[in-house]
Amino acid sequence: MIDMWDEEKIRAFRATLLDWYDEAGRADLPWRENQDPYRVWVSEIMLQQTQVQTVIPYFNRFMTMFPTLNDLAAAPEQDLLKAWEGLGYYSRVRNMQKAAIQVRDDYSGVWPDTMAELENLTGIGPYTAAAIASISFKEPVPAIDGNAFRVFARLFKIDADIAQPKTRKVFFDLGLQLIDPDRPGDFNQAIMDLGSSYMSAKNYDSEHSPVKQFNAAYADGTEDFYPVKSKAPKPKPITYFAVAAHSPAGYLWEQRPTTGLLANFWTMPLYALTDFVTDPDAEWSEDEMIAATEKRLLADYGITAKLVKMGGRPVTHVYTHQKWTVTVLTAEVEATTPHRGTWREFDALTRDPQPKIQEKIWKRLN
DNA sequence: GATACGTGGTA
DNA sequence: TTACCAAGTAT
Repeated sequence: MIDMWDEEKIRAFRATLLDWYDEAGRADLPWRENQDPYRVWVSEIMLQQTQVQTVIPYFNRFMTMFPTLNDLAAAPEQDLLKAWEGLGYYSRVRNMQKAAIQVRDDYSGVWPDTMAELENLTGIGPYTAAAIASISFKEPVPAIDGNAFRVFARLFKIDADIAQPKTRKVFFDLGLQLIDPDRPGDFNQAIMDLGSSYMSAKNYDSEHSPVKQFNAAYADGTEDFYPVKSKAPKPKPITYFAVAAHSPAGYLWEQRPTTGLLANFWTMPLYALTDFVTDPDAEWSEDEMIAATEKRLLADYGITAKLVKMGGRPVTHVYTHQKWTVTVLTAEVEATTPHRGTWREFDALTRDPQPKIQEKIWKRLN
């Protein structure tokens, strides 16, 4: 159970927090220039699972490329993916376009102004809905993100596992009581600024925190235990072969499927070991693997190639749930029209949205 | 409710 | 190198 504060303590906490925010909050962040819901929305989506420092240049570029909701709604998907390239979690930007179209068509271009309505837009969950509603429309609803989980967990010594979805309600209900009804947006942003500075996950400095006198975990030296969060499973190892097939017309180049990991991004042909091996206990030599890849390249693309393994270690890349180890195979081939994909010169293909793993493969080739 | 979904930074 | 963190959402 939470040892809830009385009204006097809650008022003192709000005043202390907001005084600090007014004095030391990061007012210089580009999305804090004003409270326009479009700007707030773009920034909040970009900031999901992504650090502020990473987001800043992407945000500025995005607002230049797509200055209004209508620009975003009408943009070609490839332009959106290119603008998002390197940020990760690419469904975020596809969902943004869906939401932009919803606002344009279902709401006549006028943003809904409540958390409940905002949650109905694609890609906007409880956190983002509360952030926009509080910042742009002054609705007193708490934005429960990783910072709020951590800050509240320490202040009140909350033992609930924040990895469990049902735990959100505990923190949301607490936040509803704490949030300043006069300055809900500033309150939420102050909690986030606090959570990324004095009350960060690592190297926190509770001793100098503006709210240290409210911090129950600091009081008894148990901050290390909060928040309680169960461990995520380890990424599953997957072995790939990448085929760098070069012809007089350029590289063999292909767009990934429209769903799943890196949907609609462009890469050279990639084969997972499991594409070849049905028997998990089978032991294949490298030469056999290369021969199998050549066979599949002919069947899938109609390309005849004598593949050569690149020297050096394989290229690796870690996703949230997968760890890829990619062996790069190269070949100089004829420019016969492929069954799938296309030939593309290097300068042209750099204009296509590419995932980080493909960039690593290019570096290995150069 | 567990899992999928990217990338960069830090210890 | 491994592990974990960083302003979550959809299915």
